[in-house]
Amino acid sequence: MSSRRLGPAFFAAPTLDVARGLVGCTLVHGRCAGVIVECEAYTDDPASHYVTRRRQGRVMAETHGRIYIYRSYGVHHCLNFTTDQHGVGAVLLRALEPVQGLDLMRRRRGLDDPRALASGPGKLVEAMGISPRLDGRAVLDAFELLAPETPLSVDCGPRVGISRAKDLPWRFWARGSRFVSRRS
DNA sequence: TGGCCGATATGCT
DNA sequence: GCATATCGGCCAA
Repeated sequence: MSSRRLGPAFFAAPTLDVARGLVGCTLVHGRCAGVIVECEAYTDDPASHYVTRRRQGRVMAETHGRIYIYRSYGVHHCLNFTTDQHGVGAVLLRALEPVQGLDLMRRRRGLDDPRALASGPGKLVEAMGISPRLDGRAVLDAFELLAPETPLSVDCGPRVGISRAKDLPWRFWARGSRFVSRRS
């Protein structure tokens, strides 16, 4: 059990490796947990906050293994983990398959369907009860991350909702999962 | 200091 | 599939 637990060194790796490696891991926060079924990698590409939000995005270059939370479209918050000890990077968590604390997630989201609880970056933050105040903290201070028990197939494709660098296949998801924010 | 622009979610057609 | 609410971050002036 504890052998599945990821350590801080996990985040030191290149961003694409971290992103791919996060798919299938279980994210634990408080009484709730979910399997990460979708995430996206950002580095110093034109769609990255390292470029478009220079001040906020600096954390992508200066840290790894830290929480980066930003506000999106006024009302939603999105959760990232910074990566790559030698370079610029962060991974945006986009969807979870809820596995623990479903009732609490339902209450927070105000709906029942498990597939709608955390199938989007803003949704998962709300469902898991993740506070924006966690911004800047060490990932493993606020979360527990458990590696998958069995290997799984990970697919990749273009990232969602961006207008620049649309061609980069830096979105990663668990093959066949019905809990992703959208189907390829 | 003003104006533009989203790494979105939701509801309606 | 499409419109739109909503507001912080950013940069030009």
